[in-house]
Amino acid sequence: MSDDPTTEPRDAAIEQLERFGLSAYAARTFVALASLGSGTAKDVSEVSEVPRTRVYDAIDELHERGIVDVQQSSPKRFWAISAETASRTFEHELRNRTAILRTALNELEPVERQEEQGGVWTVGGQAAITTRVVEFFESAEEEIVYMTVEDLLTEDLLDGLSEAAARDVSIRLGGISEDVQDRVEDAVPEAETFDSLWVWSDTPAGRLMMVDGRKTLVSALVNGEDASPTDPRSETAIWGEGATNSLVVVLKAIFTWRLDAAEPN
Amino acid sequence: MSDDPTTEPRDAAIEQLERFGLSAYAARTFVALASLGSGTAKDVSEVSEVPRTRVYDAIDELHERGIVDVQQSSPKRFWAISAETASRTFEHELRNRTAILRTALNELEPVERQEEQGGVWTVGGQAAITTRVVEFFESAEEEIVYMTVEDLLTEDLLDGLSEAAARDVSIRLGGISEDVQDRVEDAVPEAETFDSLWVWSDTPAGRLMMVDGRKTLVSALVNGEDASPTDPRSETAIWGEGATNSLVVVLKAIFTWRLDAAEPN
DNA sequence: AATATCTGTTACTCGGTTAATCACAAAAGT
DNA sequence: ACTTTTGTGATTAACCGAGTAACAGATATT
Repeated sequence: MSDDPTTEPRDAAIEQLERFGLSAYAARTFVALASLGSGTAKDVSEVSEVPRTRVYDAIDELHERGIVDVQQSSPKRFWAISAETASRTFEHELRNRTAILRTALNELEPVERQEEQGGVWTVGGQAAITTRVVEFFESAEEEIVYMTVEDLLTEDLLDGLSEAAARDVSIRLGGISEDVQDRVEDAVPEAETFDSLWVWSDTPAGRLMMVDGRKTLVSALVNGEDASPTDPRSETAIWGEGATNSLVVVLKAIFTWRLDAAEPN
Repeated sequence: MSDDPTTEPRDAAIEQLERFGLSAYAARTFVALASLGSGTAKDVSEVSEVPRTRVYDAIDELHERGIVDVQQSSPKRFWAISAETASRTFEHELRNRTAILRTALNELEPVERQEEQGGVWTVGGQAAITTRVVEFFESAEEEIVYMTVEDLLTEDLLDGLSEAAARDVSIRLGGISEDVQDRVEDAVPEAETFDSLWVWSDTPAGRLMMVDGRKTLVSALVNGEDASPTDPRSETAIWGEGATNSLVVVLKAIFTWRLDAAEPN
């Protein structure tokens, strides 16, 4: 917070570049060059605090990646491509590599993945949990029941719900505050919301999902002494699938009881 | 070629996962799990050849990344998310990270990058060179002159040309064989092609570019004894910008002489 | 119940990579 | 002619990750 504000984007850029596979020296060299536009090894060394004699290696690395050009003079001058071009370059490369990964994994995956009837699996982190929920939504054929707190009702989820609704899946939402009601109404008008006959109003909250009476998921925001409540990582969930799955059986019982009581058809 | 064909996607997947920041064990563990669907540490160890006692650490890594779920039983069972979901997860993450990099670099970049008048810069690799050329095309205001061999006339370049044409930049293309003439005609009908009054027909060939008489680039496909002619990396280019730039001056002279001779206005 | 196997955790060694320092010769400037 | 700058190569030190081994608790076997 009280740090020098100019170092903030600097360090962010360096971190990302390193995670994209550049060495520490190469990352810092490129960041230095990017802010200089162009410069000599000495220039770079001064602003990046990379030992001057190592700048040349770093430049080699960057040159081979195609994001730095070299002027053959004495002293050599180095030129960094623009921020926009650099970003595009990395984006291209990563798009290629994710494509390779995708096809490789698909060829690898067994054609039919039989589901674990007995298992109850744990997932950690809000992002990962949301991914599971969305995946379950995509597999829904008849009915989705979903209870959540507003914090956890992200755009991804609404998209998944509206897609399911388009496939004639009946959707029942609970635990929604009045504030969010409108957003839901917009995105998924077909959704039928049931009152937040909810008991955990004072608990850390979480979510609760059932799809086609075959797949269920429960999550809670665990507030350990170290984890802040807003930390997206502090959500933990368990899920299971299969008609005989214990978690499924329990939740199915609760849901049918509650829902049928709330509105008997 | 004569290798076991089943290992091919396996190794490809492992390589990509490692480059995305996973440890070797984690990568091999995930690939094993992906083909198994789910399994115990023993199962994983057998097909992945990761020491069993290290599988647990690898799983921790994967669990934190949200691509493997864990069943708390004895023995523990591990479950890999589907190939498609895994790919999407990585894609999301990488998209986020490139976005962070982009904003960081943009904040970092000096508002005005003055161009090097004297410099002649070198670039290596077909991809990087194409990037430069496209960038120059984007900066064109009046005229683009581009000579190339068909191998190097990629989609990116045609896109860049047609965009430039839409901005009322006059385009002159040379060195195009009749086969490719049609493609060009389709993509950039405004382009005016001049005959391949070209001398390097027996040389390894390359490209030659001038934009607004201010920026020039020359490339050649260097065929060292080790580099294969089809290797995209074996292209090397030099470029320069500014009215007084030596490379610019030379090429400008050649071009105006040749072009005016070919079709005097 | 006694024994044997299996499972999960921890500690530790070894090897390769990379950051960091140093020595030196060629080149440029004074 | 001398000093400073510049580029290359060799060398050391620190770190991280792969691989191995030891062990205690849990499960299964008879």
